[in-house]
Amino acid sequence: MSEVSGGVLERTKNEEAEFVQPLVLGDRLKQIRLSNNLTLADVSEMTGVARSTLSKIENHQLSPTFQVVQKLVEGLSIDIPQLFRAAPADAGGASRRTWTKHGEGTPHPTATYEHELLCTDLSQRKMVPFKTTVRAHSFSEFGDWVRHDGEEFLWVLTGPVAVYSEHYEPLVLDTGDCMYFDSRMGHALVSPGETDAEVLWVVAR
Amino acid sequence: MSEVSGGVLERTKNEEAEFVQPLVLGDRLKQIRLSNNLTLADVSEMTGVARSTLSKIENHQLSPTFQVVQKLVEGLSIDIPQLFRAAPADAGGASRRTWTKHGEGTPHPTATYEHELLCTDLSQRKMVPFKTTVRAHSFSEFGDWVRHDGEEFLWVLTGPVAVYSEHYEPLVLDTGDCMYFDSRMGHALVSPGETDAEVLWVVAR
DNA sequence: GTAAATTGTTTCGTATTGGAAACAATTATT
DNA sequence: AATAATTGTTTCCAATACGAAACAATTTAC
Repeated sequence: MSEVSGGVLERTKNEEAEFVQPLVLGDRLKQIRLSNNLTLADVSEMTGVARSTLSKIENHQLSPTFQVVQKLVEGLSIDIPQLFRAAPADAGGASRRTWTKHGEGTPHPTATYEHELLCTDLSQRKMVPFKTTVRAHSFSEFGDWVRHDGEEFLWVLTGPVAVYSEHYEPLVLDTGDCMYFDSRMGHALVSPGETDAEVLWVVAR
Repeated sequence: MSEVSGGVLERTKNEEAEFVQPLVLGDRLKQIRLSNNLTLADVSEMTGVARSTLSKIENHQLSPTFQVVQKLVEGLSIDIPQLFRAAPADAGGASRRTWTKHGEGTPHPTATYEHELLCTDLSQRKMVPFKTTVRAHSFSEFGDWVRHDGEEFLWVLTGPVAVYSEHYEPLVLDTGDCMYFDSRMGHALVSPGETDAEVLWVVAR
């Protein structure tokens, strides 16, 4: 093995081609079909896959070609994860939801930003969303790069916003623009305009 | 056609087997393989798929069986969406940052939503952001709950939006409100007002 | 520089898929 | 009830996927 550079893939070995879910696909297809009151003929017409083939798939009598899977996904206008994840059952009591009304987040001011933390009353989240008012009006107001693990997505609610980041030229985003970047790369926001800028910010760990 | 109950699937017709992305899969596989410094032999060992087959897939000389796709997904320990996401092109730069200007995302229509995928030219993201126009104007337009792994955050750009979710009462959010919830819990958005609603949506796996 | 090893590609034979059509099993229609 | 339509299943065969092995094209070893 040519040195797997500590990347994404070093985990598995797959001792012996044990299938992930040999059945799920057919079951899922049937489930989707029935829950929409479709016949095999309907699905056949929508997807261009023969009735017979569909039948065999649903009954686990064959492993469809990727082409066929594509036709199904396209023709039924469903997305791939939806087709593969077993979607039955009750989600096992994983019912978690919360919301924050406009302006009612938790204030969290820093030297250069005015954060409003959102949806904080749900713990153990994969993402941390907040709305931020950018007070800084020049890059020199920053001491050093902000840098941490994770990834960030931001959407400009009120622009313009200048994005400074390591290894890159500054970039100016305006209202409705958005950006995604690796948080380990040093970054900072500046409001080049007259007024303070506002961005919606989501950080994933 | 046995009355498609105005459900999820009435959109497409797929006149003639026009492929969705005949290339993407092979390209994506190669990309993943190379970015991890793996040889075809490595991947073959990890997945149990023959070198020759892998070569053909990468060169678009065949459409692999679903079984093979499963072996790839399992053996390389990547997830399905990741495998199907379009190759990252040039990105907004060399490595880990990209942006999307207002309205220039990738359209992805479904029966009830009009998604605009954002920042797609960065692969292997922890989050998938998109802007969505909610077309559905009644809950009955949905065939079944949307349900998948992960968590979601959404911010209402243009309200009102009614959020339906399993185990809960419907909740109406207005412009500037936001919400966070577990994606395994069935969910659906409806635009109760006259016009279509718009939300900014971020999904984390 | 030559040999050996490693890499990706290409044959080629076998096994499997996938569609047309025949079949069986229900459901509608008269 | 008999007939026709509609549904899902099964045959059959052409088309195609898949793997073993041969083949090139590099790279590494000596």
